[in-house]
Amino acid sequence: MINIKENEKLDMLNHSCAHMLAQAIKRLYPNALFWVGPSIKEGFYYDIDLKEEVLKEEDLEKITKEMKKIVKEDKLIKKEELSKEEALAKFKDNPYKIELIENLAENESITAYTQGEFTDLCKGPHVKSTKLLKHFALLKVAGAYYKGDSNNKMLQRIYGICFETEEDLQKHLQDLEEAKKRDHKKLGRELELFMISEYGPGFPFWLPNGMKLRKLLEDFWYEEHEKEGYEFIKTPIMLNKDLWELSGHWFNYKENMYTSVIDEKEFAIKPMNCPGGMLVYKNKLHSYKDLPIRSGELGLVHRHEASGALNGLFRVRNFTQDDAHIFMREDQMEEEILHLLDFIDRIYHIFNLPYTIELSTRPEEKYIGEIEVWDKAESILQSACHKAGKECKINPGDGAFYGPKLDFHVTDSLGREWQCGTIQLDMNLPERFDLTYIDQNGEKQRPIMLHRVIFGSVERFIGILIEHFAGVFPLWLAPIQVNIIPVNNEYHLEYAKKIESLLKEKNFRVTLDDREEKLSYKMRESQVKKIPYTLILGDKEKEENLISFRMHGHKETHTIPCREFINLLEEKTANKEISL
RNA sequence: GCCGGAAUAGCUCAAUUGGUAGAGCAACUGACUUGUAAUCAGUAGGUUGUGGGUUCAAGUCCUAUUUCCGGCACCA
Repeated sequence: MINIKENEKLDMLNHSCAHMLAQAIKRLYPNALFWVGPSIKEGFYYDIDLKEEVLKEEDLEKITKEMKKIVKEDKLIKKEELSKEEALAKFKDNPYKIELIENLAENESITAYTQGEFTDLCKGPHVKSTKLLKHFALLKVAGAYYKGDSNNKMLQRIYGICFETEEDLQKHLQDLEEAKKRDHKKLGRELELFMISEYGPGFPFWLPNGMKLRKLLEDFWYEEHEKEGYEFIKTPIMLNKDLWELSGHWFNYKENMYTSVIDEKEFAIKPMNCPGGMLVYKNKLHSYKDLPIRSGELGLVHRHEASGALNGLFRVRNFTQDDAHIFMREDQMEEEILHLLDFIDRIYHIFNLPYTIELSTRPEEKYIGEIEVWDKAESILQSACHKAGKECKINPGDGAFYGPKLDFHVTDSLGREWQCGTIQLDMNLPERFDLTYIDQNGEKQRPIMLHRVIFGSVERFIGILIEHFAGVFPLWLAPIQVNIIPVNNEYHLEYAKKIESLLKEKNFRVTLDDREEKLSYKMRESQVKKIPYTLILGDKEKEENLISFRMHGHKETHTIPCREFINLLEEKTANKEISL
């Protein structure tokens, strides 16, 4: 997908198209009041107050028609500078624009753009004429809070996109279609990976195939962390409320926590793993020589997410964080973060997921600890990034309440971005839990602590992988790696079984399709199930101890000695190769 | 949570203005014995998400509710 923010021309095109949308709306709905209509990363939108009217998806058609008319009318788009008084007079009928004007800084110039009968308050720039806005599409209608604040009323928002050429537009629409085909909710059902019952909204069930995939991913996670010097723990899902008060979660996160009463004492189900991790750290005395301690936990957390936020595996109410808490001395901080940046880089590379990093700083209101401590933590994260040669965008005020963080946004094969990893420096919790280690002088010192995840949530990461790979997983992750089809059960089943057990001995995940069906019927099913390798075994193969295989999505068949095939699989698996 | 839409067989979808709920695939049974994406025939499968209501009659209209989808807000 094309990121229009990187392209000023497209940015302008989309911004102008937003105006043209407003013009069409004004013609069709004379009472409409307009708020703002910017170009965004992917297209544009306009927020509109339609009073009594309610826009529906099917109305987009007639609005599109009207817009096409405006394109044909070839309206010149003219800029005009206004004084504040002139502007207030011009937009006197629209309280939204009045508010915008009132809020402009004294020295800021006020400009309006006019195309035919329609004038909009706008900084610009815009294209010269509406005839340049030919290749657009309106995509969806939605609700959006006025000023993005959920305390305000909702306006109606129309999303659209505009391109320079018809080819670009069609390409974009095709990309959207492709994304639909890859939808992990659809593939999750078709490939029998997971399900969500209406008895448990936001609480996914893992089906046998999904469970295989999940276990492979988790085993991989343990192995890689083992290599990086991590130790592993598992902390309880439910803990006494007193702990959550101590950690600060009760004050800061209560609305999202599930609670229960046990023996008349209040308990809460963990929404995060850290307090449990703190208790494990405190379970014994630590020497400065022991640090850093890297303590990993695939921890199941529960959060009461708003019902409207739920979305397949992308947003659920219970999920497994691939969490780790790292406890270290102050002098180890930078090295440890550099080490982590390197580790994360290696992991994403295996999934062929490029990424960008953002530094989120102290929130305006909800935070614990001292400002100076925050500032210091933020600068360490930033400098580590620079030393690692990574760019790092600042995201002001978006930190967790307990510390600043580096967020990792991966880009999938369709160019969509997902926030996965995060490194959160926490100079607050160690204080609250009074964590210590003994330094070389025998004195107690406060360790520095860091939370981090790489997948983010195992559930969501799997959702991303499903869409990223379009359900065709790399060999090492595929729930079923090889499907064997004997040409004729009567003559070839025995040989097929022999190959099956040979592969199983090597720990490959194999199925043998011995149903009494046509080869082409079974081949189709093997392809539909997106199994990486389908073997066809008949006379030719049996006589010379060969196997013939076809890779998912490929038409041709390769015939090679059995030994060679096993070597091929072993190599691809060991290297975690993505291509089949 | 908010705005809008949707919910019919395991899946994908039909069902004129309210008038006997159907099809394909999947499942099951049988025949066919097959060399690379669907062999043929038959059988079974439903209180149309749930609860109320209007009506002689409701999948269809009204109402409440649940869940899902597209967004917003929130967020891993």
